Amino acid sequence: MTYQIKLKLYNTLTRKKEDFVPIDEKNVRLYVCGPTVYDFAHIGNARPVIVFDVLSRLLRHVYGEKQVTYVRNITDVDDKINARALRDYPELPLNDAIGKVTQKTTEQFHADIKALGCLPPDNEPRATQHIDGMIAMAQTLIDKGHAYVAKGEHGKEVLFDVVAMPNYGGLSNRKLEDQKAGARVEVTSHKKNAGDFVLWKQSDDNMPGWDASFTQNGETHNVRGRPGWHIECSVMSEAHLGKTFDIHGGGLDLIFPHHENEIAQSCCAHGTDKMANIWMHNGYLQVEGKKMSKSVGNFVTINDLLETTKFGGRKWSGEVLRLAMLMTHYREPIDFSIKRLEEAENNLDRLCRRIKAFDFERMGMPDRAVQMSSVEIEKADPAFVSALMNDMNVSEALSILYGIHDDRTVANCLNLMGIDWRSYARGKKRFDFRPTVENNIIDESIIQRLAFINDKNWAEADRIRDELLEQGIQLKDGKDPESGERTTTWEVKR
RNA sequence: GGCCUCGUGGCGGAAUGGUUACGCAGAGGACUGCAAAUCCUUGUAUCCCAGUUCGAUUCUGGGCGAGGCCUCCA
Repeated sequence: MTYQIKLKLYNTLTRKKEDFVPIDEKNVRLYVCGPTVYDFAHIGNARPVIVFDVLSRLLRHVYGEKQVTYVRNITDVDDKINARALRDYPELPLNDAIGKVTQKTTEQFHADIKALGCLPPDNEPRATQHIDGMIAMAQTLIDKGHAYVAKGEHGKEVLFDVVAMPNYGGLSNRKLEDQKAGARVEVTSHKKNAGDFVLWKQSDDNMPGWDASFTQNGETHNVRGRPGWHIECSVMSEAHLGKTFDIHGGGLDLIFPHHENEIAQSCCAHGTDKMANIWMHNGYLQVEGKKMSKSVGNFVTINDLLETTKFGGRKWSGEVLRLAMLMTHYREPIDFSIKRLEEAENNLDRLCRRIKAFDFERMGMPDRAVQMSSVEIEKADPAFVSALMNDMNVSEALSILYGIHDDRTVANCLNLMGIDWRSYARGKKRFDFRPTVENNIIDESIIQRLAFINDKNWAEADRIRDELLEQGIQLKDGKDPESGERTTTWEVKR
């Protein structure tokens, strides 16, 4: 049976599910807003990374491994980071100082999301590498009459003139008039309109900054400063993907103002009517029904889950966390909980048993596992794939997966979702084995127990089984289909 | 105040203008010396009120409720 499947994606711009038609099938281009690297990433940060990792895998599945360009930036220009850079490394050039400050956090982020099974993007630009481009774009916007230099409280600013863009607010459905009426929009006098936002802002003498100069009406303004929050993504996406690309992704909360302003900057600077054809936004992740925040005290980092026992009194594997995230459709909110992680773990165990991942590892026979993981993803079940093609309906895909018993197909479906079952099977043993329990000891125990069973000495046989169970080893009796003899296997049990 | 989401069984969670998937947990059964695993069977749900319709959980309107954005934020 052939499945004629088109990839459908929900587009925030139109608020509809649309057939995905790439601008260039030979180069499908995806941009996702990445993290600001000033602290450990929390599990909310993990969601878009996982969601768009699945999307990038799906795109590669459809268009080819090399026909997709996935860009996810690192925001390393941030007032908190800058201040620390200046404080801790005053003798270094600014970019180097920032690099020192952000290096550890960036490495941690990479380690975290790798554990979640996320592949590195094709490009991971840093804001500090594109300062010149930001200055140039701000100047272009001034030249085209979409931006102006003004003097604010903290020095000169280059501001985007929202009224000079007719469609401003198109993504978020916000009208400028509404914003004026809005209770919480602060009106500052130097702005032409309350909604005008900063492209570049001057730094005080004691603050870090990059040298820049802007020309407006023949007058030159030297403004040593730093870029505004939104222009980074406009510049970095253009540098790697061009003026118009296929998909721009990020969290729901970025719709306004971040993505709205990106569109304004890019379209006005480039004279285009679209920055990206499809805008995708993942839903929020909550803990205990509330938005995660440090003040509420429900703040959980990826590292907490993987390496500490802060959440649920135990460590969790990255694969379980990934599945726990993917259980819910990407646009729906998730209320993160221990129960959810346990459910994901149960299901992952079941699927791994189906692949016999645990047994292959135990028997020191990784060959078949290696062979299977290298099988390309086109071997995934067509119904499974078609569910994913429908705006990444992972829930439906999973329901199909649970009904599949062929080990290779299960393995390939997991591969397509980026769930590394081999790593999971290994990691589970790594975490759970007491150092005293070696494979040969288990094997000896099993032989002993079988001997007791043959003597119908149930008490001794059960004692051995219970002792192993206490150490996390669960024995399973089976019957050899041909000889009818009892065979005993084991796996790790928590 | 403006703008967005969302409300499905004990829990998680899809789909749909016409017997409400699937998973977890529960119950029963097969297998087993007993377990574990596996397999089979199984109960329970569409927030409320109108409207459109032969028929609404789905579409429309109005409530009620939850969350988010409008300020850095995934």
